[in-house]
Amino acid sequence: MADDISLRDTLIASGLALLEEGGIQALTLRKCAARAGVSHAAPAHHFAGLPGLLTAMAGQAFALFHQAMEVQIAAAPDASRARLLATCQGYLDFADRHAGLFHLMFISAEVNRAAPEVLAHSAWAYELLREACLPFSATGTPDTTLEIAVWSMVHGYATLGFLGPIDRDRPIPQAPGFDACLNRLMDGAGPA
Amino acid sequence: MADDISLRDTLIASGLALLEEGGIQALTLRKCAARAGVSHAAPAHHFAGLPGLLTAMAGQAFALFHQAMEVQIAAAPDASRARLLATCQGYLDFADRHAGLFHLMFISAEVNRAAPEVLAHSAWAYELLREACLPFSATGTPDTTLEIAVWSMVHGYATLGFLGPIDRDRPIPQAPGFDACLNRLMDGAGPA
DNA sequence: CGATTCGCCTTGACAGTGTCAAGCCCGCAT
DNA sequence: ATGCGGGCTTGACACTGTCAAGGCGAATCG
Repeated sequence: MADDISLRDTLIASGLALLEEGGIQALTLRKCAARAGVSHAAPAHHFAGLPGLLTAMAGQAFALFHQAMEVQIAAAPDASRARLLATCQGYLDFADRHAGLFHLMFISAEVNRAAPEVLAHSAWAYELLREACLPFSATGTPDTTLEIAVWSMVHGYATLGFLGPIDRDRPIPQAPGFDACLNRLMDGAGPA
Repeated sequence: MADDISLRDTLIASGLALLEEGGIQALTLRKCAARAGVSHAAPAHHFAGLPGLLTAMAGQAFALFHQAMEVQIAAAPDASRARLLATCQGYLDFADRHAGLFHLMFISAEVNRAAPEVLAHSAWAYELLREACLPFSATGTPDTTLEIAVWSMVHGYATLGFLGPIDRDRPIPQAPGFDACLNRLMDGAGPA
């Protein structure tokens, strides 16, 4: 790695690279240190153990996450419904393409999701969803029920998706796309 | 443990007990063997390594899962909407009360969810959801889009719920109950 | 009835993990 | 010039899952 960037950042980058390449299984403190070219105990001087490293990595991952969502939103047609769908699609694309990061962000038990570095970026991502939901609120004020409903649905769809359907053959002949599910939720609510 | 039941079943029971008591962190092949009163290598004669044990445990966990859902469904008023809500409520209650088992069933990467023992019980659970959705299908035939939408929402709600909201303070003043989210999804669809 | 085979379990070892305690080395301040 | 302290290495520890070798008893077969 480059020499003028701190070892701390190098370790985070190494961890993210391992995660992308080999999934959550391949991510190890020692491998991470080896990839960064330092000894196995070096990370302890920059992070509070493995949870500390994972938390820092999750912060970076959430940054990439809301960035990916913003790209999708910017490319969407200028309509409320399309923007909401694009927001969700960004969510799903990220989960699909970066399963390791997604696992780290939402599933791994060792990440301290209350740490400021992850809170900042995750709150930003939620804000994107909230904004996309806003046009569908009757009163004009944020409708938390709708937000949670959409968020739960997209998150559940993503999670179950990369698990694969519970029974691949029988009960689900072919899973519907998320847009169909979203339409079902939004039918008769707000503008097009 | 009792002596007349096989060591295989004893190991599964020990694993489930560890999972319930200490979460996924506390579950270890060696602790599992110790709790069953055998040596650390004994499980290898009954399961294909740790994944094999986890898979067998997941089968049992799914059995408890659909059993918990059936209890809720049986206690529900005799109305389509109430039955669907009860089905979801059973799902959520189980996720809340047995976080360790839930993690094992839906999240743990080492479980072979295609194994017949887990497929049987998980397909049964999905069947409960499908039946609860059936009255809301326009054509009378199963509506997979609706099923996946409901399933995604309840699963996402459960997953995000026991992780805690991403930002506990700011964006979500207080999370709405799942019934409100479900109502939003089902509004104007099918019978009461 | 005795010998053998086979299933189940134990013991011991191995590589790999995260974490902690010492020590070393280089740059910086006094 | 001399002390000092941050940043890294080395080494060790307690764990983990997995594999090989051996032992013990019960059932089977000659």
